[in-house]
Parts: sequence; C-alpha cells; structure tokens
Amino acid sequence: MGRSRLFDEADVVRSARQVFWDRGYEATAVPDLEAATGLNRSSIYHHFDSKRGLFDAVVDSYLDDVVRPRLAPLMSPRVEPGALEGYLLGLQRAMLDESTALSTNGCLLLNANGSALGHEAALQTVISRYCADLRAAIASGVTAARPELDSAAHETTVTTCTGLIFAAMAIVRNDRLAAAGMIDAALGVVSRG
Amino acid sequence: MGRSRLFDEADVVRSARQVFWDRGYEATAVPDLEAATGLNRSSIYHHFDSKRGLFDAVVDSYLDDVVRPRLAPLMSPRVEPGALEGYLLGLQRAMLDESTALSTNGCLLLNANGSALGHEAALQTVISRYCADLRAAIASGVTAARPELDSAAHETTVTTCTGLIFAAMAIVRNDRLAAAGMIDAALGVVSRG
DNA sequence: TCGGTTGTGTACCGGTCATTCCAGTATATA
DNA sequence: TATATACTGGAATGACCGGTACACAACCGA
Repeated sequence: MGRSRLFDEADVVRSARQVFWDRGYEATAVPDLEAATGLNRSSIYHHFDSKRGLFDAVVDSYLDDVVRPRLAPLMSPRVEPGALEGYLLGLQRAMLDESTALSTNGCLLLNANGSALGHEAALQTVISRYCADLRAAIASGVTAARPELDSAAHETTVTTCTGLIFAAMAIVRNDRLAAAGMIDAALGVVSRG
Repeated sequence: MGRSRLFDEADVVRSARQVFWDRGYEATAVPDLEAATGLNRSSIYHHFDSKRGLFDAVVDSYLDDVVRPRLAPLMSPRVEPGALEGYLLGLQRAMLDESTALSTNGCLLLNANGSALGHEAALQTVISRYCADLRAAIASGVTAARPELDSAAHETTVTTCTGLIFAAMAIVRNDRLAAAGMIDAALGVVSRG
C-alpha cells in the first residue's frame, strides 16, 4: 500500500500549533510551518490540503490536548466539590509560569476570534461550542461546589466565573499578574459569592 | 508653504480605523486602506510613513474617540454614584446594537493584543496603559457607587467588574447575548456584591 | 522481483505584499 | 508673478505569499 509516512502526525500538529498560537493565523507563513514541523511544503499540502487545513487540525488538537484535559474533572458525571477550585488554581499556575504557551499567548481560540478568522462561519461555530462547553463545565463545578445556591445566584456565579476566565485569557499576554488576579477573583466568587 | 492637503485627517483615520478594527492589522492590505480612506498610496505613505504608522494613528484615535468619551464620567474629579452603572448600560447597549463596530468587532486593542502585534513592545505599552486607565476608571466608579466597601471588597469588586468588561469585549464578536450577560453580571457585582 | 501506491523534495507558478520613486500639480509666501 | 514647498497619481520595485506540478524514492502486496 505504498510508502509509510516518516512523521508522527500528532507531533507535527503540535509543532504547528505553537506557531499559530504564537503569531496567529494571518501572520504565520507556510515557510514558518515548514521550519516548525520539519515537513516540506509538499508534505504539508499532501496531508492537510492547505494552510487552513493544518490550522483546523491545530484547532482540533488544541481542544483535545489543551482544553479538554484541564476541563475533564468538570465534565465527568460526578464532579467533586473542589474540582472547580482545582481547575482555577491549575489555570492560574499555568498563567504565572512564563514557560507555558498559555501565559505567553493566551487562548488560541479567543485570539482567532479577534482576528479576521473571527468573521468566518466555520470557526465561529467551533468557538461557540468551545464557549458553551466551558460554560457548562463551570456550571457543573459551581453546582458541585455550591449546591445551596438558588437558580439565579447559580447563574450569576457561573457567568461571573466564566467571564473572569475569558478575561484572564484575553489579558495574560500583556500582564500575567493581572490575569492571575482575575482568576483570584473567580476563586473568590466561587467560594464566597 | 506649499499645497494644502485635500483631506481631513480625522476622517481618514476614522475610515482606516473601521478596516483595521474589522480585519485586524495583518489581514488589512494597503489597497484596502486606499479604498476605505479614498487616499492614494503615496498620500498614505507621505502622511503616515507606513501601514504601521497609520495603524498607530488609528490606535490613538480609538483611545480618543471611542474609549475616552465613554469613560469620561468615570475619570472626572467628582464621579456620580450612578456613573459606573451608566457606563455599563451604555456599553451593553452598544454591544447589543449590531450596527456598532463594538458589537461586531469587540475591542480593537484586545484584538491586537491577541495578534502578532501583541508581542511588540510599543503596542504592549499602549495596551498596558489602556488597561490601567480602564481599571482606574472602574475603581473610581466603584468608590462612588459603593463607598461603604472596605479595601479588600473594593479591590475584588473592581477586578471582577473590569474582568467582566474584558470578557464581554472578547466574546461579543461571537455572541452578543453572552457579552450582554457578562455586563449584566458586572452590574450585579457593582450594585449588590 | 515487480507493479501499484503513497510520501517527499525541487522547482516553479501567478498574484499580492508593503514600499519607493518620480513626475507633475496645487498653493502659500515673497 | 516667481519660487519654494507640500501634496498627489501612477507606475514600478523586489520580496514573499499560498499553492501546484512533477519526478523520484520508499514501501506494500503479490
């Protein structure tokens, strides 16, 4: 059945992810992707069809490898009372560690949302689902942490907590400490408010 | 002293602002700017030195014409108790009105922060100052609205309110109603929490 | 060993990028 | 009116963009 590929697709997508995450879609050139992945142009186009095709694979891997692992404890059928606090502390820790892509670049999808790609229907759908999933996970965490809240207070707490996470991811590129402060505020809202 | 210019600089920068705001810096081409401003390439380069020079002028005009007017009631020496609520309601109204650039594009500076320009020192400085000014304005508004809060509660309220504004601006492109919900949460935090 | 199939490398494509040059035009001062 | 100065239009610049064509290399099943 022909020659077998010489690269590991997951590795390639991860390398490409770093570049897109760092520079954004528009500012990333195909030669940058060649250099980062070690793949030749023709291989990239053979396996991913286009620069955009590789970006779509990167988005999938971002959701699978970056977003979901962190969110997993909040998406299980039985959520621990401390799961949300654990999630927030883990996020804060990553944001304060300047060696992580999260702290230097924020959220790949929120960044894309603010770029020209943010007006594209296909990506909008992905981002909408991402937001909905994140919000649902936070809601589960709030339910587990604060089961006594009435419906309105629950809703407010979820919105505020989710918003502070978005805010932290939007600003972490510019000011890590400010982002950490947003997460602190989220921790406070969950535990006290 | 030679020929006088045939265009109004404020008009030109405002037209360019719409394009940069909509597409982001990288995805905006000089021909797009020619079409939007009505200026020829040579005039653009003569007056603004470069695409980047025009973008810098656009950033200034964004701060002067978009950000500061809204924030003005919160930056005066005497801030009304209802000033922050008024600011938040005005922001929410603009975000729900699909004909505004704010609702379709979010914040020009936060979008730039998430693009490749976000790694550039010069723009980082501008964005840091913007964040600091916004936070200071919110702090004045919180002081006026909730003078009874102790220092810690004041700080938490300011952080939460500022964060929810960032969150709303980060997500409004994708989901106007979600953004409006964030502002609602901010209103709740200011009035009750 | 051999045909068919898949993966990879080199070279190239037309198009567009930001930028520059320069000739020519308009105007303010002298 | 003369001249210096500022502004503008059009054409051209080299570099780079994303994408493609094609030959060859490697490997599978037979």
